[in-house]
Amino acid sequence: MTKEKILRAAINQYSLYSYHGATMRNIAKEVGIKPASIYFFYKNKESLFLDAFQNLLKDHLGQMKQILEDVHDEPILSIFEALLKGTVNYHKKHEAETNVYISLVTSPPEEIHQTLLEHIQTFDKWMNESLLELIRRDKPEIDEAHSQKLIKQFSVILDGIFWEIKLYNEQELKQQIDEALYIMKVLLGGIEE
Amino acid sequence: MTKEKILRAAINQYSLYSYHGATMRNIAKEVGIKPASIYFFYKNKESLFLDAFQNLLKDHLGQMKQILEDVHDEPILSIFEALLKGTVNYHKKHEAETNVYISLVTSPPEEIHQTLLEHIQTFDKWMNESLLELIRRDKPEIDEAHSQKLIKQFSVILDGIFWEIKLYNEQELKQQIDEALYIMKVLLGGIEE
Amino acid sequence: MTKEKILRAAINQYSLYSYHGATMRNIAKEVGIKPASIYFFYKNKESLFLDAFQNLLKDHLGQMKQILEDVHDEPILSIFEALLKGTVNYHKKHEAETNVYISLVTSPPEEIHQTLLEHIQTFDKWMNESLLELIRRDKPEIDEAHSQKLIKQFSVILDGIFWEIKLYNEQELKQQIDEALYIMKVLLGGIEE
Amino acid sequence: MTKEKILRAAINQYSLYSYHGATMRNIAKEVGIKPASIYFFYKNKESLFLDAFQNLLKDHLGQMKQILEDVHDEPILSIFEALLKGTVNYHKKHEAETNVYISLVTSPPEEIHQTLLEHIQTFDKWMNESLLELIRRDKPEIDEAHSQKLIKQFSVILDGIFWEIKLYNEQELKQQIDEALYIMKVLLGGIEE
DNA sequence: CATGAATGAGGCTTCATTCAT
DNA sequence: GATGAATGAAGCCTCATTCAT
Repeated sequence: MTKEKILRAAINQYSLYSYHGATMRNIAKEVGIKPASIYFFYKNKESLFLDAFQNLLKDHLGQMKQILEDVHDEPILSIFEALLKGTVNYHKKHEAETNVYISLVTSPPEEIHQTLLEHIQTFDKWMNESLLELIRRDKPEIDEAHSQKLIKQFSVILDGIFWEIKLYNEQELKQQIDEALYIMKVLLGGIEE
Repeated sequence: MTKEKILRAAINQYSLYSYHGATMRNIAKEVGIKPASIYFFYKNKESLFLDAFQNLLKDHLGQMKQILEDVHDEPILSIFEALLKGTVNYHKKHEAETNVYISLVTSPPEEIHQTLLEHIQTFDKWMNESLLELIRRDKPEIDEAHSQKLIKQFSVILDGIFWEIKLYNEQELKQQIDEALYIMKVLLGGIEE
Repeated sequence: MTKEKILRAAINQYSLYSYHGATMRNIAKEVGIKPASIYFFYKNKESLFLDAFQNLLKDHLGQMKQILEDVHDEPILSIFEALLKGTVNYHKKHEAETNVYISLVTSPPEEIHQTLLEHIQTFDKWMNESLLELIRRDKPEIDEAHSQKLIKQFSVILDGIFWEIKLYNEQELKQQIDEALYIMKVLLGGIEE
Repeated sequence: MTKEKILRAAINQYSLYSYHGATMRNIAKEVGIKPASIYFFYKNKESLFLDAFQNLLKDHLGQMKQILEDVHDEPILSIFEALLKGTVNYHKKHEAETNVYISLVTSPPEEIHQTLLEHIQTFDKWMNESLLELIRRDKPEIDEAHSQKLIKQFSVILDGIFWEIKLYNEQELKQQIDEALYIMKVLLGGIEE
């Protein structure tokens, strides 16, 4: 559908050139229509990008939830692994979206600022609650305070891997993920130092 | 000096609005001059930003080296701590520069791509070599393979903290740094699990 | 009927924003249809407005004739009064049409120029002949030359009142009409100075 | 000066095609510059026309005052004559301005509405006070109530002649002015009916 | 050093219009 | 009768840039 194609092209152009560099002309060209046609679907550039951003954030949250759901019944270490690898997979497959997300976090346009904050909060809360429960289920011997610490540690590592997607090539990244998993194993007490 | 003010304004505008959104007019306004005056110092917009980017990367490398130099003689854990906290300090103090750096990494303009890759390589190589030597000096019992692993693990954590600068407020960030340091302590074998 | 609604909306939009500001979109919105639907009734914007203008002029002439017919048998002063008040009434009730008429007179679009000139001539001729006869019938003692003068004088006054519709509020306008009638009375010799 | 030329061209284009039909392109073409250059002098189309309208109203008031000043010492009938003929002269010489003025009165753009009302009030008040004094000076036997009536009557006639500038050709207009003056003479009691 | 004045190119957007449904 | 979807042309405006002063 044209409207969705426009949305995708908008995200792609934004990821390459940011808001002011993502021109209606180039978006239209990418879709294969004329610039004027965009205005049949979107009131203006701003509303197009607002819609694009909201879609983006919604998709991202959905994907992460999907990943967790898929490994819901496995041991906690597998869950950490799935989250790490799932995150990498998702962002590798959605480079444009990822770049847009990063750009939104670093220099949020005024209009999306609030939505973005809410998204981050929702995401954090969801991940925290999910992991808390999963740790408790898999390792009942770990008390909540300790669980909270573990989750924070995992988030540092997940964020590290996330950022390194942009820094390393595939092979290097794999090694980094291995190290990340190793760290989690250690932190879970599975490895004698 | 006017030329430096222009450079700073360029970085600031770029950090807020990216290349196409950073207009000569707004840069001039921020400096307190007229757009035409910028052309006395720079041939055109592109050369202005090339200069700005190169400055930026040079400064960043210099800062990191400085941090390491300041704690050069301390034990390795203190060095990890200094690098983590130094990184956070630097980026908190240079928000605009950090945003530009992130933007360059995610969507590098064609003209800066090569320079950026070289910078990242230089930076990685320098950090790798430095840490390798410092670990050997402080913990001679750790063999090089293990050291390499440790450095990779630290880089995941450093990158995680780096990205979390953008995600968390000051207090939350402090906790994350504490967890990061805790992890490094564990990895260095200093803590019985 | 839709076609008439379109005509009315066209006149209204034209009265507010003139030809270039009267957009097919706004006309359609005022009617409650989509712009494309207008083209079922009218070939294009120009033909729509040509029709609208012609309707407008025809209506105006018809109204004036009606006014005169209604007081046809009364004395000449009553006829002057009826014309003055009828003109004011008509234009107060048809503000949009009046504004369009004024705009056509001051800056006639090329396509309507001829039609407009003919209308004005027809109107003038009709009024002149009508008044000439009515004066002769009511005041046979006035010779034709004098009648012609009286008619010219009345036309100055009628035009003055017409323009003042746009300048004064209702109360002020009433006073002006009274003065206008007073003048006509004097000119008809009915008042000793 | 370029800025003044722009103002004149703006008035001219507005008089021909109204606000939406007066394009920056055509204004620029009339001045002999490129559209972009207008923006060096005016922030946007709206501010250009605001300035143009304000100039227009100021000039008109100034001209009328000048006319009165020039015949200040003559008898009242000569003053009426000067005002009538001066008004006609001015508007014949400034057709564009006159058309704009008429258009502003009939369909005032929101932004100028207030300014316009103030102008009309100022003009009315000035003319009323001026004529009141001049009548008293020239015809001390006329009491103020009568003077007020006379002024109202004159204003009907002046407005009539003003509107007829747009309706009649030069020769016809001259006759209408003669009739107007005749009426004023009668009203001043100078002619036995 | 600095800027007033100017402009070609291109940005976003609206316009009148078409045409298949 | 009506409209969803599309578009070429044109509208307003900003951009980077130039150049004389």
